[in-house]
Amino acid sequence: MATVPSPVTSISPPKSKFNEKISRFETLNPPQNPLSLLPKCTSLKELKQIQAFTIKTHLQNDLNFLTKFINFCTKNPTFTSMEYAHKLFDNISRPDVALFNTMARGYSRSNTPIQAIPLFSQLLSFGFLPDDYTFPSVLKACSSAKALEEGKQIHCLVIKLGLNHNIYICPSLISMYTECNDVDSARRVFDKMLDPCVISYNAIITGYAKCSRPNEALSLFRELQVKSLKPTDVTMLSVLSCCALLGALDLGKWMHEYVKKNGLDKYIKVSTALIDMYAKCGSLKDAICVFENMSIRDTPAWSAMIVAYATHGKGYKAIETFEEMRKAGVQPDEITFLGLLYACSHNGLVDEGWRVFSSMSDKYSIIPGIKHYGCMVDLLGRTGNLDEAYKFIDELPIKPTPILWRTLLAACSSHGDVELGKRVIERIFELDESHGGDYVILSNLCARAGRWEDVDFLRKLMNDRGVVKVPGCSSIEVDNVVHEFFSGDGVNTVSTSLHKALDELMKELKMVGYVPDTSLVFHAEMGEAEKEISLRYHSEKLAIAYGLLNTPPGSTIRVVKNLRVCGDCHSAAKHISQIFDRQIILRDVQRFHHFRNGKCSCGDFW
DNA sequence: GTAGGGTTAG
Repeated sequence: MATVPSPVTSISPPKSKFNEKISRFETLNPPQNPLSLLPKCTSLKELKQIQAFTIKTHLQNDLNFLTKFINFCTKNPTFTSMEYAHKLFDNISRPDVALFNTMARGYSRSNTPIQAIPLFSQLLSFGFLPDDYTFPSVLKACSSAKALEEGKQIHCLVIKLGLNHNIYICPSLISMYTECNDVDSARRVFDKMLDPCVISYNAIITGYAKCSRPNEALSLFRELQVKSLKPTDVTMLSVLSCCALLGALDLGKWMHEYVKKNGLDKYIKVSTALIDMYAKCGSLKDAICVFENMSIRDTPAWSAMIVAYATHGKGYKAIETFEEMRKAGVQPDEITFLGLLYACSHNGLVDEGWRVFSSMSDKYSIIPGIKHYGCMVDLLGRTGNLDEAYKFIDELPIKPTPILWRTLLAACSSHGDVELGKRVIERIFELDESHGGDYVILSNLCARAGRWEDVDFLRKLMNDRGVVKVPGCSSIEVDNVVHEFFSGDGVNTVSTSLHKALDELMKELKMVGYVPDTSLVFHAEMGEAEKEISLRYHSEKLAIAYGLLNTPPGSTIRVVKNLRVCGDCHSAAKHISQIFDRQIILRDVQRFHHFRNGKCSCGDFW
């Protein structure tokens, strides 16, 4: 005999747990606020159920409720969207400023920040006055969208409304200008502040750090301390990145002590910035020490360590660290893979590089970006697979940047392939003719091959097109002061004691077998002596000589250069490390060279 | 219900 199903199971449709929660809520607390359900909500379906429920509670026209509801939507991009929030917003007949502010903040944090601008216009057209909640959001939106013009107009309105001293709006203004690459306007806003708080200091210091003006950032950091304002974790992130930019290890160590003393090392980001600082200042040992002392390591922390190993030429350690990261259950991201590919390219690990490259999309669902392609080009180029690299760029699924071709051009130069170099520079010129370095690299390549007619042609082309070379600049930190030297300083001017010392130094180097590589000098018509002088006052040599003269015997000389190290300076540095028994650590724009006992860690492969 | 944010090819 068939059993009769119980009425409960046969009549009610199957209910999800969430549905049950709502029903229970409904029966127990009929007229109460459904907002308390929001924290438990984890899908769009559930969100819609709560929305339906609001109608029963007669909250559908309650602005306060709707604002909180929309705010929740804008904060949970995993299962809801700004589009959804905007639909809800459009159905509200009489919004108020707070609701507009909530929408603007949502957009400013979304991947379509520019949408905050029409919303802002709408707010004005409704006759509302924006307040100190509105401006930070719309300014943040301008920052993310790099919308300088809109940002300036908003700044005007801030002034008109007399809000230009507001403590919430000022940092946003500063940050808007710096994010739009106008740090000088940001500084003007900062200077007009009557009593800038630490957040405003952070905004301007970060701005200077981002546009590579570390000295200005550091001098503001000192000012902040003089005023007895307390630096925060964010302050330290920026000043540590300034130490990294300058390669100023002693200053960086001081900052590390400061961080520890003020308990700021509890922030993972600060520790990650310390790893990066130590690595970029040439002390891999200290970077490892910070990493090993971290109790929690997130993806950026692991990535920073992998990048640190990679830039110091420890490719296998970088790969090993990645394995450890996987074992620790931390997910890699696109930066982790950049570090790994960088490690492979700088160690000539072609097979491993391809393996890493395919695994990123196959195993980890990370789509390679232009920088990953760049690493692959570098890997193929460095290892002499020049034609394969050319084909690789030509067949990319995305439009190559001039930088990609430039990478290959550098490889053509180190492998002495003039013909391919010429084809590559044509591809660069299709995209960009203004980059002085391209002319210089090809010209040097031609000069080494004795192709003087090509050298002349390139120089004329540069002149005709008004292209200028970026001057080489090297710096060295002595007693907490960073000294900068430019290539050619002293060639035509009155020479200083430093230049005289350098003249003597070169004589000594020649005695132990150093031969100036005058084939690297650009101008065919120069005499040998002239070429030698032009080489002698390269910025690297000036900085190293300064270090020799002004630091204790036996101590390490650390120099930072803005371009790639020149071949002649590389050779001179090897000899200097031997004669004077000094370790020289030279950071160029790409990597570290550790010179010791007449040898370099890069194995002359860079 | 407010602002500032580290790691990224060449």
